[in-house]
Amino acid sequence: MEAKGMMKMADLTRACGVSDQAVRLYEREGLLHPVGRTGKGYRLYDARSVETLKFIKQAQRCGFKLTEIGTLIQANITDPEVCSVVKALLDHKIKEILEQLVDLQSVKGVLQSLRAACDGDPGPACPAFLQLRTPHCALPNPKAKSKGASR
Amino acid sequence: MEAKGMMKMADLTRACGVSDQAVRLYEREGLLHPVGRTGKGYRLYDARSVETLKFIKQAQRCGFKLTEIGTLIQANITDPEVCSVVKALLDHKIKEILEQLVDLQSVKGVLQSLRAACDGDPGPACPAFLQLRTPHCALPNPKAKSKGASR
DNA sequence: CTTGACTCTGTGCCTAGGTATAGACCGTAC
DNA sequence: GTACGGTCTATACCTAGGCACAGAGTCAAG
Repeated sequence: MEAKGMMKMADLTRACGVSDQAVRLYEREGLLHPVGRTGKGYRLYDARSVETLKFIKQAQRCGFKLTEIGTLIQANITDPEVCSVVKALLDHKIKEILEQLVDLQSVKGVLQSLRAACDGDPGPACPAFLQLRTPHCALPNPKAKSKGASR
Repeated sequence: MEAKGMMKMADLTRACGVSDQAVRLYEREGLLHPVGRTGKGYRLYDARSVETLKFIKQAQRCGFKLTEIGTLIQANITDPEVCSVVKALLDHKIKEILEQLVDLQSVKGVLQSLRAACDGDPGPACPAFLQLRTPHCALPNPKAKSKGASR
């Protein structure tokens, strides 16, 4: 340890359950800079680094992309009127999630009706497949790509 | 046209709104083989190709991956007892979608409460950011990756 | 015959968030 | 001093579903 409370890569990754390559990726993306370096070039972190890294993972689970998380972190550091930035980002993300929910609900309905048809009629050909083949169902057309939030 | 009802690449792509590169990708993935080739090597398609291609896009909108769509198409061709394969695939996909819905609902709740906190308290630091920073919210942990279905 | 549209194969690039590997250095325990 | 584990940089690879482009061949109209 260089100074009190300083930790090296392995301490950080063990504390947060993140690979060291991922940590260095976040650094390249501007999300998590080491507090300093040892004389030999080893990255040094502290307790705030742990918090920041946990925040990154938490925000990822909320569906934020790394660039968006970077915006959040930058905003927090520099701007006293952070809320407007965060608000806009939250509103945008909530809107995305609502759209995804609508899409998923409609897909769910389609698939469930197909599945029900599968059981209802032991005909010559699987009706589910045939129904899926003829696009009778109202589904969201290919539009803006929005990723799922769960991972 | 080589024979009656035969069409070339451009006819197919215009009929389905798909790029020719995508069509050739589907062919490499075993989803859509041309009916034949001209003497000079041009791919030839027919009306069933159009149906198959539309089926591929429809199934994609339902959240099926190309490999899964391949399974569906293969099953249809070869096996008289198609339903069991299709049923399993449908069940699996419905289960995935239900999980995604649960995840998205919980994320939505978290983000909305953060957004509400943003408006409630014009304090010194944005409370939403701070709350997101401390992972108080019960969110799905990083587990099996499942993609969103809308695109 | 030339021009422009169409098609072919093959290769590389893109997103997003990583993982894997190579080769070199560092640090500590035996 | 030597072996092992940690760390460094740099590069390549992975998924999934494509898009872009190069360079060559084809085809029909003017």
